[in-house]
Amino acid sequence: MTDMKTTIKSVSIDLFFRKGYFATSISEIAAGCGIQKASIYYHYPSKEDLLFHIMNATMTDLTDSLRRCLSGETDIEQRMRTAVREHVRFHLDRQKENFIANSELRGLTPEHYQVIVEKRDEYEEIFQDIIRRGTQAGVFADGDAKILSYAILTLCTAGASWYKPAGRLSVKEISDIYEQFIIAGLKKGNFGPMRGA
Amino acid sequence: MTDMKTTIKSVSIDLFFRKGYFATSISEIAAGCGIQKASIYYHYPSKEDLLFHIMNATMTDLTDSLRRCLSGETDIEQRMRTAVREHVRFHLDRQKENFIANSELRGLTPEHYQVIVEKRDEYEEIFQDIIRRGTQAGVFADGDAKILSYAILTLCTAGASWYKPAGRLSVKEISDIYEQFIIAGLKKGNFGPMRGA
DNA sequence: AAAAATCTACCTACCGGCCGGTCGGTTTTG
DNA sequence: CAAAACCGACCGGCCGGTAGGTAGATTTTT
Repeated sequence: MTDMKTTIKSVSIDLFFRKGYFATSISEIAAGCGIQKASIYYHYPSKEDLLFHIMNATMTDLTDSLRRCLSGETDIEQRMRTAVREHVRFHLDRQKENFIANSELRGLTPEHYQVIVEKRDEYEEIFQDIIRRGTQAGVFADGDAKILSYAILTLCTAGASWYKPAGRLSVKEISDIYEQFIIAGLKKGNFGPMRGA
Repeated sequence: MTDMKTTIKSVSIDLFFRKGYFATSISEIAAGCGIQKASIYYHYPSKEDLLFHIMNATMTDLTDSLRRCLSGETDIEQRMRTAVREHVRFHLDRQKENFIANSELRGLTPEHYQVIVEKRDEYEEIFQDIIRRGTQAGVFADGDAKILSYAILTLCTAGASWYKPAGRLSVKEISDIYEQFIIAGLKKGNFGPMRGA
């Protein structure tokens, strides 16, 4: 738990989150760990690799925990409610890593970039599947599943990124607001111009 | 229109958008303009100042054009519909600059940072005002105006940032989807757990 | 069990290269 | 000819990364 490789990772997460990947130097990470710059390279082959490890672990855990939460749930609307709540929970729980995963894609090599984007697509596909099934079942109004999934995810992700534990709203309250907003936006028989017209 | 100061700005917008502010060097900007690095400093005192000029102009234009669109409109629901449409339109119209303004705040000096954040707050306040008035008038359901405004803006901004002119959806279609989604999410008498409970 | 070999985890010192920015001079324009 | 616009050469500094070494624990050999 307190081994140096883990320390380097968590110090990096903190610095990448606060200053950004490009604005953070290896020396700073080393100083934060109480070791010399060169020692970083004993644990990680490069700065970019360190970034990739952070992002990859986050994406894997994200998809895994959503899958776990959804298994067994068959009702479409409940699946969406659960997915939204879990997405918010995970993003609040691991705020820094998720922020990095969403904003530092440009720091990756083309190969690593592809790996992360594929994982992201796989995750988004879970939401698109719920939307499509909901539309087919007549629970949700007609609408482009891709656009709607992006909308939902962006909404929740952003919400989690400006959340401050000391703020006036609890995790539960934030989750509820989004859940209500999203279900209302998706459901059939609502207001406004028809979707998909 | 084709003076060098303008060229530098538009080349910078393109590079900051594609590679990010920190990953873009002054030499690259100069090369893109067909001049030498030193000549950049004849037009702009520093790299950071260049970034600030881009962001500041964008924020000013953004607020101005929204104010212009809303003037004269008194109906609450129509004000929100107009605001959403105009926000999307502006962000699609000036995609790159808006992306920069939303993602490169860390590149600014504390003084410039404050200026931009104040302008952003001023813009958000316009949306919060519509939400509050709508709630008072009984048109919108109860809900935290700040959280809801962030949600609305993030949604539309993100939508505009992955829009590609060659894609399958037109600007009008995207605008309509968001308008419908947002109005449905805000309106009274909808589904799900009560907001503000 | 002593000696030899190996491995872990870190160190100091250094490298080439690019960065933002400056300086003093030169060309272009009105 | 003066002001505006631009250029080539240069600067100190920091960057990511490497080379080579070492103290101490562990493992292997005799």
